[in-house]
Amino acid sequence: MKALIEHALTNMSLEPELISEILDYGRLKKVRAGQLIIGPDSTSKEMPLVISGILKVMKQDQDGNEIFLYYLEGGDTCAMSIACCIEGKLNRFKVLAEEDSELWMIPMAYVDGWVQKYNSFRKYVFDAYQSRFDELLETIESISFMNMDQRLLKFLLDKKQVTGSYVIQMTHQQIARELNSSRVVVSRLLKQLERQQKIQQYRNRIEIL
DNA sequence: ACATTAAGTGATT
DNA sequence: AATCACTTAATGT
Repeated sequence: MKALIEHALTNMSLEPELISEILDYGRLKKVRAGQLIIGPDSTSKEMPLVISGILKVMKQDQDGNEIFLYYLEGGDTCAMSIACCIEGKLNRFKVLAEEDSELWMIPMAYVDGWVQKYNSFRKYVFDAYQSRFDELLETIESISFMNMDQRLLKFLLDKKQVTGSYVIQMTHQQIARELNSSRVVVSRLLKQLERQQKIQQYRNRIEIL
């Protein structure tokens, strides 16, 4: 198992010395699809590093509405958790396992030191911030400037991209919830997409063509 | 066969 | 684009 993680870390071009520290002080956490990793009142003092699988990061408001922010894939880390823990602030985000995933949990206590000690780690953290920021911009853009039909198509394509599968196992209701829309609207738009030969619909299942 | 849940549709705002 | 009210289709027991 450790060998597998070591391999993953090497691919991230981190110093060998740092890699052995990460391996020594971290711990493996396996989560199943749908499992909550970081909740609204999470006090976890660990920084998650995604080895395999996909995590979904969301922001939720007072009424329990959720806004999708971005996905985390293998090699990614939750930039927010670093900021929150270093500043000792509470995490107001929600992280959910989109698929069965393996995480390498690193105690926050080490992170601060590593940022100073290792160039590669500092770069890794900054890069993580940069790409999260870019992805955030993209979702903000889609929410504010795109029509529902465009957003829906983007949602489907993103899903395909991130899962590597043309098959999406979701009900219209679930999709509507994710897009903060209603089931009826999603059904109608999906029907359009089907007529345009862009997708094929089945019960609880959509295939992208 | 019946109940339940998912998806389709027209009308209205 | 959202909501309502209703229909139709698929699926589980």
